[in-house]
Amino acid sequence: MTKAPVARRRDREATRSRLLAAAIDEFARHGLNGARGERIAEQADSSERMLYYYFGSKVGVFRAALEAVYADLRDAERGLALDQMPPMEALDHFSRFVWRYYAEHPEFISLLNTENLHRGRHLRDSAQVSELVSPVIGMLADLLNRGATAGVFRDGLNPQTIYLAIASLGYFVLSNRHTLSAVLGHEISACQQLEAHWLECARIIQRYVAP
Amino acid sequence: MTKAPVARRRDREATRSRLLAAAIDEFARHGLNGARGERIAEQADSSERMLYYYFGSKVGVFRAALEAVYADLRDAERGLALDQMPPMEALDHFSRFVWRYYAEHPEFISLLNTENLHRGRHLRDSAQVSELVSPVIGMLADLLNRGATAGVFRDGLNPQTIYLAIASLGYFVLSNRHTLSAVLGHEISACQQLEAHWLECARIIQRYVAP
Amino acid sequence: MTKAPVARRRDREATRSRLLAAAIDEFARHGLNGARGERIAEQADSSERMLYYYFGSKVGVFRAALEAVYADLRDAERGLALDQMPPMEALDHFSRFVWRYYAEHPEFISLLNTENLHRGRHLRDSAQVSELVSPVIGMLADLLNRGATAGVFRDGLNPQTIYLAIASLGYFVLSNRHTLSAVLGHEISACQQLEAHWLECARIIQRYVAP
Amino acid sequence: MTKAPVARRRDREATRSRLLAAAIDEFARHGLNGARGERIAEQADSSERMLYYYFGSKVGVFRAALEAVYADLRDAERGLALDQMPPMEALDHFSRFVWRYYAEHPEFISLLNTENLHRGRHLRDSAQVSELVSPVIGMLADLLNRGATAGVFRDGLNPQTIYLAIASLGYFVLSNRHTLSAVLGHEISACQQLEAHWLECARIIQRYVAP
DNA sequence: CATGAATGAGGTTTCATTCAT
DNA sequence: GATGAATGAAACCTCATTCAT
Repeated sequence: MTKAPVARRRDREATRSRLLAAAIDEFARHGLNGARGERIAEQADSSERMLYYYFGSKVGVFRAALEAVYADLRDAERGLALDQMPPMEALDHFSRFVWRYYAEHPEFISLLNTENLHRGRHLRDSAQVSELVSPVIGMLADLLNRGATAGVFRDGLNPQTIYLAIASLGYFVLSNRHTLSAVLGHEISACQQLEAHWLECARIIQRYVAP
Repeated sequence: MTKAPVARRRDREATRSRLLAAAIDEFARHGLNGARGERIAEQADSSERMLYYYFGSKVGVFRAALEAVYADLRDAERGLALDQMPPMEALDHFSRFVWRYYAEHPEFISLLNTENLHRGRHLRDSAQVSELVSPVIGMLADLLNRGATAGVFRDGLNPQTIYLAIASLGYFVLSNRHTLSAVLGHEISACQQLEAHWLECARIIQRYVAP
Repeated sequence: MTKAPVARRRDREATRSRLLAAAIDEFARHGLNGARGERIAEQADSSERMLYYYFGSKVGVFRAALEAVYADLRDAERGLALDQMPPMEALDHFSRFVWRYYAEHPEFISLLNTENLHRGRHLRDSAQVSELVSPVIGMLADLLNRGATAGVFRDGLNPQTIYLAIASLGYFVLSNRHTLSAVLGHEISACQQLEAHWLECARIIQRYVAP
Repeated sequence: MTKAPVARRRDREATRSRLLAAAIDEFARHGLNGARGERIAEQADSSERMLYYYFGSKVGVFRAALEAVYADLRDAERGLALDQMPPMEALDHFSRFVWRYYAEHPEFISLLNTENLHRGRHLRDSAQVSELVSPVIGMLADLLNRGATAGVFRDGLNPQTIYLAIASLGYFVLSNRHTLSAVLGHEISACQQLEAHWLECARIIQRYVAP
């Protein structure tokens, strides 16, 4: 009358990942303190008890959620193939990738903000921080070298600065979409407006790297 | 051994403003859900009861705190006198003002993030949103015109884009200081590093507006 | 600059009676525990402080309200002139008076119910209970004698029984109007229905007293 | 010196019903606003927390208590077997049943009064109102027909009127026992007095239905 | 392994009242 | 005498978690 071990195993993983997905959503919507185990359990069609069973504590769930969204970003970044394109085009492509990723993953932005509210303590406790270090700084460094050699970029550009600039320009308007729309009186995060904004942001980057 | 709020004079404004200052600090440290009325009362050397007497509810305190930090920014912005300086210098001055304001007012960044987590609902319920609209977009528009006329800026620049770019570049590294330091392995928000970063950000803006 | 004593005196009485009227309404709507001093003060266009000033405590206000509604009933009862009418007509008139009084003074019913919930303790503490003793039992006794002598009523009727029966028949449907309408599926307390009900109740009384 | 709810077995129904019984008692004694969760928990030898676990909120507990007392009445009414007795005897039996039920269930009267103070809102929110509709009106209708056919009752009597009259006569003196004893100067709700009163009330009904 | 029942501790909020001019 | 400011105590309710089978 007991289920076959294999099916159980699958169920186990399936339940865990449904809980994790629900947790990411819940933490993104309500922050760490506002999140409710009850809602996570319900959305995952499981029970609160299981949440503790798999993750130990609320903070444990949050840590897992945070690691998961970082891992997803890293995986997406790994898919970039900047070295196949002309330098300026590659830089544009990279910027677009970052911005679109933020736009399509509001849960990433929200979890990061929440983690910063908590002074990064969960990230610190997390597995290997080294695992989080993204490959993109290296990729950008290569790209900048290639562009400089080709004469389309200035010399002496710092890949970290470029990365921070690109991230900043994409992050700010999405992270602060609600207060900005109250203060500016219109939605900068609306699809059309966003596209126009990105176009101009791309220009900011281009002019910065141009010789 | 004596209780703290003993001989408090019946000074409505003083009590209220001590509570408000303590609330801003508490919400900035812990977010809306993580904030504790008890801690606010204690820090303000008053009682939790007074918090409700003046602000009605926890959300009421948060709304007041949010309005206060916006009002402070607006007041500081009013003190800017960009029209007295050469255009490019004025633009630099403006950028520096914004960035330094963010650096010196981490509570502003935190409250804004918290308000965005809550989808801007408290700002919406707040008195006049129009009161929040800052004068800086107008000031920047004037400055861009002046600079274009003088030939130091390009024509057709959008003041909102410039404002968003400046704000973005300053906000991101401070708001995400803890996750960035975990991921990058060093503190970009440290004083020296920040100065270097701002120098480069100023360059990004300069190159963007240059003809 | 001070007001004339006479005007003050008037104000004083006016404020007190506005507070009392508001209190009767509030206690009738919400009971003793549900009533709020704040709402009483607001409805009386005065302050909560004045409520304590005039009545000492919440229970003091309730006692005053209870005394007031009893006094109003007694005054109304005093206006009855049953001895001017033929006995059966007078009995009908009396029943109608009681029923209409209940219908027109829902606050009386509600305050009585509240006082009974509290086991009559406020009435006990109240001034002279003797002042509450209504003249109607005596009036009814006279009427029953007159009717018996005239041969239109039976001998040996107890005035208290008659009074309780009349009061019961009028009180129940009004006091329980909300639960009755939920259980019976229609509003017995609606004007038309009430009139029909009273007609039948009058008949109950008539048949009871008939020889 | 040991805490009370120590070795309680995990018996869902037992705990729930102890809480419900305690709640009925507490609400009957103090009304909705005057009732204290702490006292309910203590009387049920459980914890306040469990009250919320099973009923969600104070209003939820009240609703459950109200439903329970109605269900008890309905169950008792179902036990009546009026069709086995001669009509007039059956009517007397029914009246006595109602009056005795009220006398033996003061909590029923008190909860009903409380619910009426709150305008019947909890009954409205309650499960099926239809479930509350008692079978007695139908039983009375049958009885009246039987009596009319047998010639011991008048024709054209309305069962609802009879029901309301019986209920009124029983309810009033019990619901208002405390104010009545203050006003009349003696306890009508004392056992002997009550018996005498009921005897006379039975006569009122008999004379009303007699041909 | 899995799960429904249970709960201590503490959070937000309200109440009736008093203080101090 | 009249009033705005203040408040201790306790109410209702929630949170994250553990118990016990």
